[in-house]
Amino acid sequence: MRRCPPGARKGAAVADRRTATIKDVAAAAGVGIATVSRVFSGTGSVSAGTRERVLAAARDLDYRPSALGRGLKLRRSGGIGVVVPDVTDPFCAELLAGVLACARTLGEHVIVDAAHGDPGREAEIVDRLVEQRVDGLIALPAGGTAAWRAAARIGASVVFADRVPPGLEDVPAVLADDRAGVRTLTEYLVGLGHRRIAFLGATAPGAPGAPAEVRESAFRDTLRALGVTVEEDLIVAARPERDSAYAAAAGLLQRRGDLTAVLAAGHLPGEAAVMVARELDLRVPADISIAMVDDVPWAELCDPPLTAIARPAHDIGYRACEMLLRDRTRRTRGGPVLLPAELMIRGSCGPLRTARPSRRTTRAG
Amino acid sequence: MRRCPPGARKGAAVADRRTATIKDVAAAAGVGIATVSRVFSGTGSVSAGTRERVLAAARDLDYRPSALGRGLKLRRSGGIGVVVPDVTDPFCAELLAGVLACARTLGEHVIVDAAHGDPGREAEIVDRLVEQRVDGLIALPAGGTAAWRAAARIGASVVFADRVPPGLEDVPAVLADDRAGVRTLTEYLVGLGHRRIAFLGATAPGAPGAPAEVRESAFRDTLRALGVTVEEDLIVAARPERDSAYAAAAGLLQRRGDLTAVLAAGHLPGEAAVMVARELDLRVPADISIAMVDDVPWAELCDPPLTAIARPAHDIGYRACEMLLRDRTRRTRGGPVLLPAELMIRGSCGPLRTARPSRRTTRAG
DNA sequence: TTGAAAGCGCTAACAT
DNA sequence: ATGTTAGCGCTTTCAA
Repeated sequence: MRRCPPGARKGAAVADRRTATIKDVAAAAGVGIATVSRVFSGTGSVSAGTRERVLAAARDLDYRPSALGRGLKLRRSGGIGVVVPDVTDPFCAELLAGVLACARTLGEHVIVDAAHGDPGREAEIVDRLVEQRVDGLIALPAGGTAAWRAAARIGASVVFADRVPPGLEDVPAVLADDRAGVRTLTEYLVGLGHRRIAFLGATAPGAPGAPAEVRESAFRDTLRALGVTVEEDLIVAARPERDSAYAAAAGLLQRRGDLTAVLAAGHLPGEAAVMVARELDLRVPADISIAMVDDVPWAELCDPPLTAIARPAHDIGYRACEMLLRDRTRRTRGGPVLLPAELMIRGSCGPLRTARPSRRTTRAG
Repeated sequence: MRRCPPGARKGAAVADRRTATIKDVAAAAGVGIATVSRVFSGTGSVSAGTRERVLAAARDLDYRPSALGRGLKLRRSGGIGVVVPDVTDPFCAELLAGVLACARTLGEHVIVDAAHGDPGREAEIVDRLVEQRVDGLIALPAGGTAAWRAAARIGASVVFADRVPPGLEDVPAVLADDRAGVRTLTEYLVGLGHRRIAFLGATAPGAPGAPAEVRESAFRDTLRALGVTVEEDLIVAARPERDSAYAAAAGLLQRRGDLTAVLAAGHLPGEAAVMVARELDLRVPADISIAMVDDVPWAELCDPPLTAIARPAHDIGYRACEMLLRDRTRRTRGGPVLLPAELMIRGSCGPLRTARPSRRTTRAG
């Protein structure tokens, strides 16, 4: 797709040079390369006339300054890296959108990759990002810790979002206030009269420090504070996958036909709870109340709409980026930044109905 | 976060050099820099012994080759750019995931940004990407055309995904076979007995070439082919935003209480149709059948689950990336790659019920 | 097999 | 205000 008029003679001074460089522009404008650099980097001062000539020459040659050259000189790429478990997860996607919004205002580009919960892959990604000489890293870390220790050792600055791996509490982070969110939600459920409340966790086994763990302990603590007995049997965990969440939900609801409410610790378990309840012909909220952490778009589409805790994914991403790029000087003082989560009360939770009609324990046909 | 033992004397030969370079490694290993380069780039040949020494030295110094240096020399960054309207859109996110999957296998990183339907912003993004010297561009283009003409002129190779701007049909592209998908869905609806079928479009005004336009014409053509009268009044369009889609759906359903089915041209209008139907107390599918293009996760969560056309977003992304990086030689021969879309029949569409009970035309309280 | 040297495109002193 | 020059970290002939 080269500009090459039909009549162009080949071998002529067609200047088929790959891409115009600063040198070409300088020559064309009859100035030194430093001047061209000044014009494009905004540094120093150039007379209006010269600037015009340079700009004209550049336009003429379709010149685009090379970030590679500049980056090499400046020893930074002008981009940041974002590592998430999965870009198709609504929370991650929203978080990423927040980062993009902030990065844009700061003129940085964003390199993304998904680790899919694999610490090895995560480490690999971080390595590549370091090779790219990103100005910083924003991560929604998987289980591992190695990648981040390595990154820190190399001198890369990282900010954690949504969760921080155990032992890395000194690394800057911006999180949702899950503890408060779950507390509020639990109080709401208990206030509605519920006592046998199930907790459908999303904790990946061996992933301490994850938000899910915080949520579970918040759930337990709140129950205790409210004087409600914590039944271990009602607290189950699933891996962050549809199948696992579904299996956990099905097992739970079938095993404990007496529970009256389910608090899903994420949108995946929430989805599972809704599906399973429907398959068991459980009416929501008449037979069972359902609420979840993470207010994804479909929560409002559900019938009835699902009560959920809205965690500010976009803000988390934005703040993390800001913290990474603007406040790079100051370290984490006073621990991680905690952003408030909001309880969105919709129709999926109702008051406890005493004397509930007997329920079948077999699955609906 | 520098390694600096408590007892380290300052000013000593602590070698606080920013980051180890190839030169440092060469010195430490007692070899020339070319050798180190060979070891890390896999080029040329190095004796096993030397290789070991180099690797050891590198490990010792936490050396990471600089993609900046390499990129400058190679005149390419080893990354590709992805431009989508919105990373939080499920379709875009899935597409992006596909690109990431492919890019990973090819050892490329991915820079992503969202244009939010703004051609100006899109052009800006493309410009930055070109400055980064990306090896190529994958775009789910907004309305504009300028950005891509410019990119082509500069010599950047781009592959369109999901839609191709008018006049740029010669640019490689990989699309979902929307025409076939909508045809199938329309036939399905007509086969169910429906005649007054509404089409809730997602076409942004002035965005010809967009999939939405293809869908609309496919809808019309199929209806005609089936001998069903095309009622212009039943074909409405909305901008790709929740509000707009909702407004369009509400207007449509209230204005035409006699329609029996809605074909939403995207997940946003689909969502809107579901919400509006619920607010109007319309039972699905008894009172109204609803189907949509794009099989997002919530389609199965709906009650009843929504019949939809599953477009292979992940594959589209993967193929686009493959086409960009592997088949860069061959141009678009035979037009864009068309990937099949699949009709997922669920419970939201039912046979036309003659003698439907009268319906209110006012909104539910 | 290995090293020396010449840039890749740019910025930042330093000199005019 | 503008030109000269010396690299930034790497790959790649070209010799040895």
